[in-house]
Amino acid sequence: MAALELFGERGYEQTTVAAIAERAGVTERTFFRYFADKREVLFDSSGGLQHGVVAAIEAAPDGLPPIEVMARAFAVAGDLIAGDRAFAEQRAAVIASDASLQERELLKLERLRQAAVEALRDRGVALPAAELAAGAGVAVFHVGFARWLADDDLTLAERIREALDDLRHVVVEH
Amino acid sequence: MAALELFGERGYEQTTVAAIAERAGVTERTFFRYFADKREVLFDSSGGLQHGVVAAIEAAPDGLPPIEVMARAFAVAGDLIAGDRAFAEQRAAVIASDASLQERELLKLERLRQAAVEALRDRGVALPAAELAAGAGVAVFHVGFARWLADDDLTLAERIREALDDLRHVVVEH
DNA sequence: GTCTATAGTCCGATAGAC
DNA sequence: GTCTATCGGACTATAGAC
Repeated sequence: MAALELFGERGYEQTTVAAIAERAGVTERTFFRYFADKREVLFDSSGGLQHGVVAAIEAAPDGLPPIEVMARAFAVAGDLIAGDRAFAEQRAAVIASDASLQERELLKLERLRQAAVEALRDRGVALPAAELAAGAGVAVFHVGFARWLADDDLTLAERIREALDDLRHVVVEH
Repeated sequence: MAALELFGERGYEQTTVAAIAERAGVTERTFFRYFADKREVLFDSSGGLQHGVVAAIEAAPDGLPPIEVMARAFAVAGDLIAGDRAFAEQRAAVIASDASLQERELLKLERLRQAAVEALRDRGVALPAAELAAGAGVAVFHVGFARWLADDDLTLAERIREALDDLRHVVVEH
């Protein structure tokens, strides 16, 4: 993608929308037709990730504890991302360099959490449990994803499982 | 505060920085000296909340499990907010009305989480545990705060404790 | 305190697909 | 003809530079 190249060359802030549009061979106006704003080029505008997570929650077997449902959902979602590791690394580096991009990423995760709460409730999970399970699931995914990017000795799915085990140890009373 | 009044009257997006500055009796330029951007007027620019959380983590007795340290820290932080409930309600309503304000709030919580990780590590907590404990603590604070705003039968501290108990039930294996 | 660049919106015009 | 995608230009507000 033209935008990611330019962000790598000049940095995110120093790259104007006009420059991105020019490299992509369209006008500024057309850029804004495809992306609501400049930040959105780095995120999955189609909502494919969210859709995959919701579908996985719906498809999980009845009676599975909510936190296990979440673990499966994020393992599935991870496969959507893990396929293109080089892209994920470049993208993560750019996001780490700019606070407004971090804001957008956090908002996407929050929307993912909200969608997960809805999907769990549709399975009959009560509200407090659904909220906390979705919150824990997203946090575990976030931590697991960061670890996988930093060190790929394990797969993304394994990193997510590892983070969930860590959370269990931390939260359990001693 | 002038900004909160105007946001309530016209809505956040429809309120220009010029209008806020005018009502406050200063120039636009002065506004941007005090606040990095328009959104920042609704957040604690002085970092008092973060400072309080870090201080509470440092002050916790030795040997306390990390998640209990976090619970205490957020009970303390909550007291800083809970004092002015009417303000908290107005502020929450404005933030709920605008996506860019939600982004900023999530970033503040993420910075709080990062500061908590550092403070836990300074106490000698290992990295995976520190990250997950801080993450769980912030999530529990977020959920507890939302519940307290929606229904004040219980105090904020009680709501936070309640959310932590819910998290334990959700995460524990059945 | 002024001056300017950039993000993002609105309206209308144009060109190609079917 | 209609529908959709692109474009052009003017416009406002934020935010940073001088």
